[in-house]
Amino acid sequence: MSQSRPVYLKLRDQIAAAIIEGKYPEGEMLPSVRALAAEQGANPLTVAKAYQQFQNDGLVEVQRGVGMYVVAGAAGRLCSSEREQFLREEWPEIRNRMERLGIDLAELAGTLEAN
Amino acid sequence: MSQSRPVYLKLRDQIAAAIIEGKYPEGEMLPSVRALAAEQGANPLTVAKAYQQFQNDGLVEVQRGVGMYVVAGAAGRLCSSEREQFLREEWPEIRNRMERLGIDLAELAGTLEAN
DNA sequence: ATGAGTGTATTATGTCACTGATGCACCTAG
DNA sequence: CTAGGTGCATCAGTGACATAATACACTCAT
Repeated sequence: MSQSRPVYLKLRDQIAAAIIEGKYPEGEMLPSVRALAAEQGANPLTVAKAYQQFQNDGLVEVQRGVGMYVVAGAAGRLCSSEREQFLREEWPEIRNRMERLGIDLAELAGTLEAN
Repeated sequence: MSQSRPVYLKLRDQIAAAIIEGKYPEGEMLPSVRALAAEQGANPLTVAKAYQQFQNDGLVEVQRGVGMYVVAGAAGRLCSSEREQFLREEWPEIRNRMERLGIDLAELAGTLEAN
């Protein structure tokens, strides 16, 4: 009940953000499943499950016995696909909910600057 | 994978939207657990679990042997609480994600009209 | 009183996602 | 070849979720 969202999905989002922001540069090796697991206090298998999402999409390249590397263009492709998914699937629901709750876009505009 | 969100939470959201939109007017009786279960193809106990969220918050009044009634001011209170929750918990994450993906508020403004 | 309609409590069962521990296959450095 | 690092496959445990079958307490129209 405490953690509504699965850990491996949280890790996936976190890694995706890191790739897009260039924290894990293209061509570089990702942290090993054991290393990231120790850092995040999770199980290596849980980290591996998060990594698998990316190798299924061809965003990371696996070299068995060596490590997983970010392929060239991964950040761009990842950003594009997530952007499209957001606009197509998530935003409509958010928009409906805002409409129902009487929240205006202008009301949210100010928060964009308040970083 | 098909049902990422529990059924009783989906029902809860659906009922909350119906109350806010006035589909279930204040003072009126909610559909019985058996009736809504039959309509939604769910188990009566699952519907009861969804209803219980509302009686815990004092938004519906239970008359044993009769039914559950929407209390006066339920729509307003529900709208306020959900609005506050949205602004406090959900919007910051959405904002961060939009920033990372390079999505501008102006880009979304047009979709508000396209109902 | 009776019966049909409410919500609710109890117990049991099956499914599935999540997580974890262990061991294996692979590569590289020495 | 050996040692230590990879990723990965297998098996199992845990808990939430949904469903089910009853049974009960209550109210209201009849």
